[in-house]
Amino acid sequence: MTKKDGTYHHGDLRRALLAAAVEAIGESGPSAVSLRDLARRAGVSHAAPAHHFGDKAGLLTVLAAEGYDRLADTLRPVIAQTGSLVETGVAYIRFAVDHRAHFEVMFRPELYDRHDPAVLAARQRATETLAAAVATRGGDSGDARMDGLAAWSIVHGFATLWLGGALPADLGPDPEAAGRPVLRRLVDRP
Amino acid sequence: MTKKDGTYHHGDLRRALLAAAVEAIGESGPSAVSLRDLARRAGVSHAAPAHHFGDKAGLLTVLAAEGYDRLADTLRPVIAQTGSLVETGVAYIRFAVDHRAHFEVMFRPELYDRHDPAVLAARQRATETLAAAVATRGGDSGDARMDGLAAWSIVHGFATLWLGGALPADLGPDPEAAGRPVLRRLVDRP
DNA sequence: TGTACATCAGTGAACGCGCGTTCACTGATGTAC
DNA sequence: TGTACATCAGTGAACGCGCGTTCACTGATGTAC
Repeated sequence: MTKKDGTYHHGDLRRALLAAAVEAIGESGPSAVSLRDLARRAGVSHAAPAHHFGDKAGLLTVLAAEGYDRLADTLRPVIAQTGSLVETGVAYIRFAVDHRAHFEVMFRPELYDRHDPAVLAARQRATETLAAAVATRGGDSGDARMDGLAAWSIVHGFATLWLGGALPADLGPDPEAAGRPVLRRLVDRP
Repeated sequence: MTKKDGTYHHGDLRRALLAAAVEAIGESGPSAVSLRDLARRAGVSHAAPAHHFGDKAGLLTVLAAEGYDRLADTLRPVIAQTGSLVETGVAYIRFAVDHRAHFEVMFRPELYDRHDPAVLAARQRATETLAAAVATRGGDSGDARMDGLAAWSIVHGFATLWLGGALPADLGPDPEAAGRPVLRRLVDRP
């Protein structure tokens, strides 16, 4: 994460700072990151981050947009290949665990600019992807909108509780395996 | 929230500081609270809070325990009076919205001492209450444990998304009314 | 009822720290000719 | 191929701020006799 020794220009400080942020957020959560710490992690002077992001909110805004984009990218092929709402939900849970830093930032909009165009566009993509997943579900249950909210809620709730360590320990270490039968309670009922 | 003028002893500074914390958390989230700010809000010298709570984690630990206790106290009568899992879930959502500060602290265990005896006891009470709510549900679905996790997930997810402002605006301002039909997707299916 | 003393709650000055922000600067890179 | 210049990325010293923590202190309260 430190820059190549001896060089003056970093090469890709912007990316390095984002990676440092992911690392730092993984250690102590999004509200604990400081630009000075990120500069330290990237091996760069403390004033450098302002160059790229202005302030902390600017950096987290980029992370949020990136997160929504990656979530959409993660879910799309699952829908295409499995056509299963349960498996899409499982992928959502996996995404939250694998990209914890992005996930935590995405759902703490008070930390970034929620009206940033890149964020809006990426969130829109993610929302449409979720809707597409709900649509794959056979059986007309009367109200696709409520179905969508229910699916999103159960999946998001499980992921959040899992990340917070609130769930019983005997569920084991694999969030996919633990989550799948839970999601089936909502989806696979006749 | 300030102490009675002229008096040296506050009267109930401990409670006043907790109330100030709830206020402060409501404004900027749990990780932004500082003991100095709470002292200011309570109209008391900045060194006073340490007297009662030691440090920030100590104060948030008290808030977390209080939160789990109040959650149990909120849900119990609903179960007793309605015997409905949906209504209990709706009460959970209402609790999250009405006691946002407590709720946010409860599910961010990295901010407090999750092994504190009072926290453990209160969380145990809340967990048992949730289990009791699931048990009220008629119809043997095969696995009460998975039913419980599914119910907790959907309710917690809805509450979390609502608090984060992630849900569509046209659901209206009332989380109970918005949440009820969503929860029914899980619970009231034949 | 009064006095002496212990305990407790809150004070306020002092300290060191990490932070964000500013600013004149310098090293590196790219482009025009 | 070489030179001049503009632009950009990152530096490092300086500043003021709010924070947590420490500590000798003082005002208030409760208890023993």
